[in-house]
Amino acid sequence: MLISIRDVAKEAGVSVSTVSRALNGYDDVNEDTRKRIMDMASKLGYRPSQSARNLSLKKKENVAILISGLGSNSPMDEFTGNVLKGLNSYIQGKDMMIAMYGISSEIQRQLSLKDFCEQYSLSGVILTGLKLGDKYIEEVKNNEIPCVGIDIRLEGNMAASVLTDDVKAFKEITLYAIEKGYKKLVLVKGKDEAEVTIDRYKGFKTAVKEKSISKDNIDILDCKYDEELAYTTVREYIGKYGKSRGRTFICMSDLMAIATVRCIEELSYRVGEDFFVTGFDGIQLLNYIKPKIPTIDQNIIKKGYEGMRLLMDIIKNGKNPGTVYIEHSLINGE
Amino acid sequence: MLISIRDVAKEAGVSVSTVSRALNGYDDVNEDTRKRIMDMASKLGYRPSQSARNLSLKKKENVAILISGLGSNSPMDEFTGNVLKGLNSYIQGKDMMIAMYGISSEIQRQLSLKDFCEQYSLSGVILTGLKLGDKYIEEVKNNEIPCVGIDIRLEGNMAASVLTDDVKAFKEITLYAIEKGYKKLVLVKGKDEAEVTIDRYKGFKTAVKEKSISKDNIDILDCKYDEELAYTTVREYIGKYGKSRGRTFICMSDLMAIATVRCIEELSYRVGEDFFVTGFDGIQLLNYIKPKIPTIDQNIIKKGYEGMRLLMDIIKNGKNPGTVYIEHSLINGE
DNA sequence: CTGAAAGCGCTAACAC
DNA sequence: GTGTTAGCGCTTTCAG
Repeated sequence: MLISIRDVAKEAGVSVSTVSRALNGYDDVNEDTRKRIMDMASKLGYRPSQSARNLSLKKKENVAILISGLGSNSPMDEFTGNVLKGLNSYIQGKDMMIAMYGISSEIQRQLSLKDFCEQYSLSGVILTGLKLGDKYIEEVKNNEIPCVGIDIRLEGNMAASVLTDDVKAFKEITLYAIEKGYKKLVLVKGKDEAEVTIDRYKGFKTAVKEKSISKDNIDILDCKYDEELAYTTVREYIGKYGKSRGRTFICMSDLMAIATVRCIEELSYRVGEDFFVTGFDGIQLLNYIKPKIPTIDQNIIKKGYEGMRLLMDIIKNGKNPGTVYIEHSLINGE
Repeated sequence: MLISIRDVAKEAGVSVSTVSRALNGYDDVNEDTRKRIMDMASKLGYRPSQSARNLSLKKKENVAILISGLGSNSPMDEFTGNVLKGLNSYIQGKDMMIAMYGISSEIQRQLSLKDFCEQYSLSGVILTGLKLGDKYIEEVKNNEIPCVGIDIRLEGNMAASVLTDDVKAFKEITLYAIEKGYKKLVLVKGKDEAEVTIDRYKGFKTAVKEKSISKDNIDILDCKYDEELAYTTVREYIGKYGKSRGRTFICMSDLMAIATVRCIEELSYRVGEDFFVTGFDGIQLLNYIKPKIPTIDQNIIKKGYEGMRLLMDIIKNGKNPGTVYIEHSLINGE
């Protein structure tokens, strides 16, 4: 049988409200009484009912991560997995729970973010995997629901964002590529619908400007973060120009970089000698690719951790930290 | 403002209890009345409060996945990520939530599984990442909490398991290796504490027996599923014997297989010519390793999906399917 | 077929 | 400091 607050009250010889106050750390409770209640509670193995608590408070301390793009049958990407890990490392030992929901664009249309939170008794959410144009991004602006976007910029009174400073990071890797690689560059670009693409492109432009690389020495291949597309596009490019044009491939994602490496090798060139390749993200897979190519590690677990921290900050203290950048790091190649 | 059942009742001109019955699909409600209520509910955008529902029912339909081994700071493994995906694909559009908790061995000692479920209002859990000897495995036996273990065999009235038939699968890959590879075998083994190891070893033995491979033609390297250990061990082995002994490496995990491939190449031998290597798991990474080595795909997303389905079956219908094997598939190499 | 009313476990006024 | 009491939104007897 479930031990209720009433049982504790009876056994401790006090009223339910006293128990409630004692257990919730109010200071208008006699210390002896509190101790007696605490002891009795743990002796009886009392566990407060979250449901009753939520119902009574109407303010729920449950938080959730809403993940967009989980629907497909493809394996879970490392990014989401690591965000989850990060969230989890925050709540570790904190007597909190974190729920997980997949939100398709479909769901976003059917159920407003506010309704979603009400329905599931959520006091705040972490949003990830959202794409520019997704409905919830707009809704966040006018809602008073504590939200934290991971890798997506959110606006609103109660909305914060955890991002990589993509402009800075991409500038860094671009500079690195220019220094270590060849002067004729190829930017292997992601799709413009993604917010990060815009920033990474900005970083790229700043770097080439700083290094005075002229437009003639830059080719841009739009590969939309699609590995296969990157493969075919780069293959065609190298097939056409060989080493006569761009020889430094600066890729907006590690996966596209890996595809690029594959092309190079299949065409019997050598990475590091004939061509230079950089990635971006810092995925695990890169450790298994030879040669090791330079990349930017986004520190995703940290992103998850910080996201959770910010969210709790907003929920509890009502303060909104706005945008927080998580430090990235440049991983050297060989 | 939150729309409650009371609002719907008032607007529809009926009582709360009628609304409740109508919405919950009881058949003692006049069809016209039901329709009116349904319409009004959706017009008002009524969303039942889970908390109130749980409180009233005392039976909570919340389920959670309890993940062991999430604590470390290492990136989330593909396995867990894909299980999550599978779970999610089941609840997609089903108006359910799934909570996620990390459970260290520490937590398992402090808080019994039963208390855990009560505390978080869980009516059932998916358990994954557990190791032989973990406390919750024992507890499941004597509890009446609906549980489903993914890749861990659970016993108990309300406990089911979703597994790969490791005996069969490992027999399959072993036979394949014997046929395509060389007759002298090396088993790159995982740690015995893992349940799967025992089964995989059984499968191995059945296969070698069937093919009448004698003990002298088999070497066993205990590498505990540790990639580094596999690397050093195999390297030493090949360094010592070259091609004079085992030339077919049958690995209990893809990661160990990849380490093996690395050794072979670094010692200037060729996989597929000098040595033959097989893996087990079907991880993504394998797609990026050349040459493509044969492996067993465990279909982890399906495992997650089925796990969730079983759990709901146990919770709702009280029937326990026991152990369910998810079909695996042999992935050919090149 | 429908409504009234009790109660799930908890919190928060408001008394004392 | 502590107790009394009125809900939170919902389900479920029990009457009618």
